[in-house]
Amino acid sequence: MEDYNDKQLSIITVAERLFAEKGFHGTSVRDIAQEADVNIAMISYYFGSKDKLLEAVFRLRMNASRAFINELVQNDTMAPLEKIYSLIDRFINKMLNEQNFQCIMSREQLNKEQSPIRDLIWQLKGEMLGLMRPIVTNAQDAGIFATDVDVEMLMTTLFGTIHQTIPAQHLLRTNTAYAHMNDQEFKEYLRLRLSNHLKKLFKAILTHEF
Amino acid sequence: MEDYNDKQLSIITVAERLFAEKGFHGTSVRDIAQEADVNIAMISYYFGSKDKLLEAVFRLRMNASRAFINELVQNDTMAPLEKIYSLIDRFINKMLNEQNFQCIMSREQLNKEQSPIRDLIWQLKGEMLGLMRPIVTNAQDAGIFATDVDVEMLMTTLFGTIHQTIPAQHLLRTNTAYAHMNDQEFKEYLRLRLSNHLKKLFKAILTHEF
DNA sequence: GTTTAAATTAAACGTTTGTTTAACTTTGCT
DNA sequence: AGCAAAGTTAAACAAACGTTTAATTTAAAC
Repeated sequence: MEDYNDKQLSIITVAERLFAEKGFHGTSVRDIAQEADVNIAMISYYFGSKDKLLEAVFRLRMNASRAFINELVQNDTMAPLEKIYSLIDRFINKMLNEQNFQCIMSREQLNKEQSPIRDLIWQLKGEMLGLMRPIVTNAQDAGIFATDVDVEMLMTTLFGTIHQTIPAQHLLRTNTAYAHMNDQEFKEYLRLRLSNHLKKLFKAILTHEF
Repeated sequence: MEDYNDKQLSIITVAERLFAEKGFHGTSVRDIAQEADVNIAMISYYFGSKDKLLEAVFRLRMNASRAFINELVQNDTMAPLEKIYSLIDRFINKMLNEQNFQCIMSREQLNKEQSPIRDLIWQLKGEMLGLMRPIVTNAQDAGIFATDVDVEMLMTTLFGTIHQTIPAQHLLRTNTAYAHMNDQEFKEYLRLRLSNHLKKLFKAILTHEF
């Protein structure tokens, strides 16, 4: 069901990048076809329509996200705070590794009229919450975490901070002292800074320690 | 320069809402004309083009944001933490009162190719940072705030958490126990919850107290 | 080697897009 | 009242859109 050939994957990858950069309606199938170096008709031939191409992008990345979540369920030996730290780091890595898709999600979740894609996004966030909440509540019951924590809001802060960091990158790269770094260095710098900030934040609010 | 008649304001308001709901490219000038109950040609007549209509929306709200920022500079008698609290509350109120515009900003800041609008957005964020940073550093010098705080990241968390809350509303309203509230009640509930969460977060990270 | 299906193409399809035109109406001023 | 400017309209414009067609090439199976 999810095995695409090279040409199909090329179309999906290019579409993902352009949708992220210019938005779904801001990207034409001709743009995609040209950058992917395929005939326009191939997009309809393989995916049926532009809408279904977006759906294909989502199906591909969503499956990866599902696998990502299921992988996080493990690691029961860790202390609660270590679990949270692990969750933060893995989440940051995931975000930085699929920025284009995260961009599309940021855009699509703003659409007011409900769509299958919008539903999928919030379903995924719900699963992330379902992963984080028991860690927190269990630690609360054990007297390790503070009890006055709004887990949904904490999740919103995690998502929001990371999503907000994505567009901020372009500004940092051009306007500041980080211009001398290459892409890999900058990405690593950003990863570390985000990680430190979020861990500090979560530790403070969850454990009341520093 | 910024005095629009009723019809122009109607067009701007409708355009702002539709751009927020469906995106700039997802909204046609015919949609706008129809919902604003004006002839299509009036949009070009008044604003020149669809692009310049978006610019008009931005100019209008940006000016309000500038005024908002300048207003925040006052209140020098407050304690540092109270200043931060005030900033958080005013910021939340602003966000909730102009959700459509904030939606457009969320979308536009994702566009990779630079534009006058994208520049304006980050300029505005820079001004917000310039407002928050001295409060924090002064309090740090006075020994009131902790010194290991990443102010840019804290700003990102503030923006990100609130921006992330906007799309989350539609989900909450339809899927949860808050369906019985009317719009005003729900808005107030959300305002309070956001406020509590962010104040707790900022107090913990800035003062190491609870 | 022939046959059948899949892949690929250039061209054309009918809409919808943003914008402009030209005619007409209203408004405000002397 | 008469006139000029501003406002308003339906219609038309070319360009771009997503999609389809029909013809051709490539690949696979027998």
